Amino acid sequence: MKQLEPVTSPPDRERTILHVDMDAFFASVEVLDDPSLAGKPVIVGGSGERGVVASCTYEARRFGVRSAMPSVRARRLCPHAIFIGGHYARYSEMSGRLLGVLRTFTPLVEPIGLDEAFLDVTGARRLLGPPDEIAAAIRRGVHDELSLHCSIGIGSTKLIAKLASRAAKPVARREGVSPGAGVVSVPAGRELAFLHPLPVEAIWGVGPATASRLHSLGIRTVGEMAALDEATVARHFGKAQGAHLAALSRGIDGAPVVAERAAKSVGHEETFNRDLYELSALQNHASRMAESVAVHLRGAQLAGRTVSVKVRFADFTTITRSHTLHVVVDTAPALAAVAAALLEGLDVSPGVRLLGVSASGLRPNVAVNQLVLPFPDAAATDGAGGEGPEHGPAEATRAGLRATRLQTNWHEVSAAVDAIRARFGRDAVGTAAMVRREGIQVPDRHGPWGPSADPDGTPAR
DNA sequence: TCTGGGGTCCTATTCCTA
DNA sequence: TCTGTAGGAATAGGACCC
Repeated sequence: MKQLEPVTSPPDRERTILHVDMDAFFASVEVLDDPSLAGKPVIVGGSGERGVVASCTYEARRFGVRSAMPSVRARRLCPHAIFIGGHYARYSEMSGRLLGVLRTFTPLVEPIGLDEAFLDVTGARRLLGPPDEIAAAIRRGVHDELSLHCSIGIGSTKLIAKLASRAAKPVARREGVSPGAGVVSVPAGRELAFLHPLPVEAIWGVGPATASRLHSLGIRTVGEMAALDEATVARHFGKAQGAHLAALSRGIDGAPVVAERAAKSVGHEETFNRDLYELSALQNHASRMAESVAVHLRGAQLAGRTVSVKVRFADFTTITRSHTLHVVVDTAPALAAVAAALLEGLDVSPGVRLLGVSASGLRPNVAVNQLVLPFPDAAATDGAGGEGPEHGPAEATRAGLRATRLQTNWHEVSAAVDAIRARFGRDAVGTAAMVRREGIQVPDRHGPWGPSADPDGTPAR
């Protein structure tokens, strides 16, 4: 294990945080499931024109391939790479097993995505020994259970632990892949010596936009950022972000490890293989996405009050439109009605490459079926959603009333569908729109799901 | 180089209400 | 009744993370 020399006056001297990060997680799972891939450049992600790299083996990284890189570019850099679409249910299962291992060390485990987690082992040190021994035991445990490797960072704050785990990772260079340290510990008192030489991009919350602004101020390292006075940082980056950046650059990060985090929104979005220009086609896709969101919501026993649509146009400009209902909803027809009305207020003629539907303002869905009282203007406008030339807020409000009605009508049906799927599988029952996508003839009638699904714009993955 | 999908958080603006 | 103001909620956009 690599260890830096301890010096004095650390922030948060008492805490011991571990950051566990799986090495090339998705790609490693693929290699595990198909050993013939071992030692080869494997890229998990969309292989189409609009796909991106979700994960890749270190053999692919030797050629410059990185996560989030457009697949087109990855293929140019590494033409002999093996592209795999990805098996997310499998990754999720492996992630569950990983968390199982981590929770045998401490209940204070905060998952970040599927492949990494923070652990607060401050209280476990007496029982389990020094942090580096705990880290070594975790690496053994993860390998025994999953046959996969992980890297671990140890520090007194989440940021330090995270950056330390990055320093512990294997390194892929053109000449070859060198194994990482596996565990890197930044002892109390050495935080600033570790942090300050790093580029500003290393700080959590500094992405391309913030980094570019910092560069224009002549700030390139974390140490240079720490030397700025807080007022200057706040002037350029706002009060909240400024204070956050200033604190992190000085090694101050009191963020606790939170084992249970409640979801704030649930959404589904897709990039189409080719741009869509017709409102009806987009509304069909929105219905389908609403179904996915509704299933997710009910699975988590949640319901949402605010429905949003996200539209990315052909030129990549992205807009969102949302509407907040008076009641929470968790059924696809209710979500779809609002989404369809929000879309109706948009000019989609420039072409749409991505559509998303999401629900926020989440609450437990036990209250979903409470008595719904009509709104003052309900009698005049109820059922008017989607009619007439007028769109925008009024349209969304009418759709909200319709959504409320649909929620009431479809709540029990949705519960029955969930029960059937739980017993006979996900494909046991579906909507007419879904059935039509599978090529089965059904009467061409517009139900609460909207017009029939359009064959246009299959998702880009 | 040309940008996925699932999220969170922050900021600015607008609208409504007291 | 009208006007100004302040605060909160809703809305929209942007940046960021994995």
